[in-house]
Amino acid sequence: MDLLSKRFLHTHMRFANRRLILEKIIESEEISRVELHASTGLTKATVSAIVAELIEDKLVLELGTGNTLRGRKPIRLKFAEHAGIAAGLTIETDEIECVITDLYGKVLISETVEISDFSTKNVLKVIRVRLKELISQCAPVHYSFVGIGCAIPGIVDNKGIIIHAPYIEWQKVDFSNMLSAITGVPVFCDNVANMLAVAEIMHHPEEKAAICLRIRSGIRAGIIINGEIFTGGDGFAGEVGHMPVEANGVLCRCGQYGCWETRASELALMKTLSDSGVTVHKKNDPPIAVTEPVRKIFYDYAGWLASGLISLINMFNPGHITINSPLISRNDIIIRLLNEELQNRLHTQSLSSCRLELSKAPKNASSIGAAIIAADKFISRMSLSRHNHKDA
Amino acid sequence: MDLLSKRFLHTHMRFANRRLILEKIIESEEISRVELHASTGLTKATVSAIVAELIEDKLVLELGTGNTLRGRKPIRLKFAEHAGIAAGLTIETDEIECVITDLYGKVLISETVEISDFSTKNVLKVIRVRLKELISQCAPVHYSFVGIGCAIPGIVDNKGIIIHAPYIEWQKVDFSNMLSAITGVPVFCDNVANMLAVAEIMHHPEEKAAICLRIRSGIRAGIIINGEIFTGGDGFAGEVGHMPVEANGVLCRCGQYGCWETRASELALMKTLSDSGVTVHKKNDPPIAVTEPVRKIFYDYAGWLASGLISLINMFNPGHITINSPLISRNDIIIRLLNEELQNRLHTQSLSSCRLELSKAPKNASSIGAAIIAADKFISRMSLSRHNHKDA
DNA sequence: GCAATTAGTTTAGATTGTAAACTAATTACA
DNA sequence: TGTAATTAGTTTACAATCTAAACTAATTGC
Repeated sequence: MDLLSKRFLHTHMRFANRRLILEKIIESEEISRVELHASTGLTKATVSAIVAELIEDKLVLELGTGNTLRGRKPIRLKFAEHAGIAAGLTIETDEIECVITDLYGKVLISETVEISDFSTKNVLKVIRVRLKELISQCAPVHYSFVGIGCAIPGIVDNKGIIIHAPYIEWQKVDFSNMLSAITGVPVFCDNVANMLAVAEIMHHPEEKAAICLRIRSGIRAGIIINGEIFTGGDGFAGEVGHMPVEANGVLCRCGQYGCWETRASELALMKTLSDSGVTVHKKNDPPIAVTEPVRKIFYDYAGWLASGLISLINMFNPGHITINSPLISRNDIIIRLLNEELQNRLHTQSLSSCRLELSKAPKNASSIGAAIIAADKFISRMSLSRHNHKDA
Repeated sequence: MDLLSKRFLHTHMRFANRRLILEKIIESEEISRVELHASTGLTKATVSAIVAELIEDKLVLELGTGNTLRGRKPIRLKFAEHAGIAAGLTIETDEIECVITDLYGKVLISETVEISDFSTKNVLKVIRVRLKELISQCAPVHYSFVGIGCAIPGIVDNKGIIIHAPYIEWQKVDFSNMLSAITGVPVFCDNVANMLAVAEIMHHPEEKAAICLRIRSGIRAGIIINGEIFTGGDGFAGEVGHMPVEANGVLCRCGQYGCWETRASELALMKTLSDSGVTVHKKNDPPIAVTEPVRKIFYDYAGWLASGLISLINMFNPGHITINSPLISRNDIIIRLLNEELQNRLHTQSLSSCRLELSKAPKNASSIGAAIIAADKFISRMSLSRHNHKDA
């Protein structure tokens, strides 16, 4: 919401109204100038002037006329989502996922590259080469390549510096600037859970508080407050896996005892299952057959899941919580048990106003979220200053 | 940050710059027009014009000249904190605390009224009569009485409606509008912990995330994000007392087992102490003599306190946590044990960047916070539209 | 008492928004 | 077929607010 500086000048007024109109156009499939006039409160004259700028800047297209019962037909306007392409990356423990999207975050091409050498030098090289190749396969567009978003399996601070990514053994790496230097486009790094949250939040953008829980071998939350990723003072917010939920509990890899993720992570569930002789493969398993002992394990697991969720609900009073966990999604009895457990234990308004859902996001959602961040930053830049309008 | 509507007009531009200059004047003891010009980036002409408006509106005073080595002396400007008075109330279980403050939140008069009949009718009557009396004792000021803030011992929703205040047995009471109707001034109700947080946050206003923990018979958190109270989707955020920290724990009044406040509230500590034969009176006790058994009790208590704090730190990555608990403040060994415990258990950057402090707030801090809210809303109104400038 | 310096005001001009009048395009119907 | 009614979008005259630069005001040093 706050613009370049705190003070307001004419230019800021224009930028704010440009941004307002562009956002309206983006969030509605098609819209006419009169509708923009009605929904923004700006006069028809101002709307016409700003739309003319946006069309000149190739950010908006005229589609031809729409329908009314009587009178002159409106000209349908739409966002020129093909005016640029963005890249989204997810760095995993054994591979790098790349997607190229349009400015709406729609995937144009994707590719997953397996790598084993996670030195920054090699990662940078692989990304540069792969992106160049992928982009060359896309049709040329007016603004070409507008930026890269990068989902990192670790802790990223508010300046985009990767503080600690244990699996790939990075410490205090200013990856954003490195990658930006060799690609020539802006790069935005953030934690995987935060990028996932961005992709999820597209489904409920109006929420004051929404949480996306990413459950794998650990648990992390992407927290969205007033439509923006909440990162805390330094960028380390959302480390919910290490909430203590059990006194004298199991030793966690973080050194504490009784962390939530020692009980509620996929790793924890898989260990409990395999300890009781149920075999679970990591990926692409069918749902686990619900025998009585398995049901008991799921029931206990749902209880632990509930404990952390109750903390989250009490603390944030979120309108939505999305759970992103392939294992839970595959065994949907867990979410039913979880809902029962929450209903039994939590008797507050906060629970009734919180919709708990399994993620509907596609496989490469974190990369899509990353690309959306890159596209959004581009759109902000375009709103805040005009590109190259040679004439006039 | 966002003003009346989303679109920007000339008036909005003016209001934004008015507000900017007024805030600068408020946060600096004294400031001249040139200094405002330098710190806001607005031209001297604009600063002069806006300052002239503010002076005409009695919100700013000229104090006479300041010092420079050479040249014309600047005219010192200051916020006219005496231009209006605000009231802050805290409704307790057996009394109502009233303070009257200037627009800086400085207490002019305060009074505590004991009452037993907590019917809304009686409470409204008592408040009306007492405020009238207190205000009559203050010198008349230009804007006279600008508003009331009200700290409530219970859950208040985002619209200011008191959903549930168990001690005084209120349910879904639109107290703000009722009190506003009989006093003729705007009323803002919020939870006690949130009002406390406002009073505390004055000490660190630049923090992206700060938490004020109010520990009494229960535990609640006032959460400040980007300088504003964070209330969640409906207004119920901050119910940290009911985070589960113990599996199969003690039954809580909320119906759950193992809530944080069953272990870390003052009530819990006092019960443990009295169960071991240590007598503790509720108020104005001297520090408890630290015998070996007492030390053990404090140590265990600090451990439980730490469990919830670790959740808060992991989740919010706050720059500050303030603990407001008379019992802990009186027995400062607890905070030392707590710090040790946190150092031993939590090995993250989030801990090192979080300053944990005991509240330094005065006894009636929640009422002061409430009055600050009322004064702040008045200042916003004054920034956003000009009062009665008959001439011109 | 005059040059140098700093504070604050005045004035002319630019940008952007508004309101209201205008043009453009289309349907209904005589 | 042509004209009134209707709706979409543009043009024009004007107002608000900011800026830059010239100006006035007040003070110190010599």
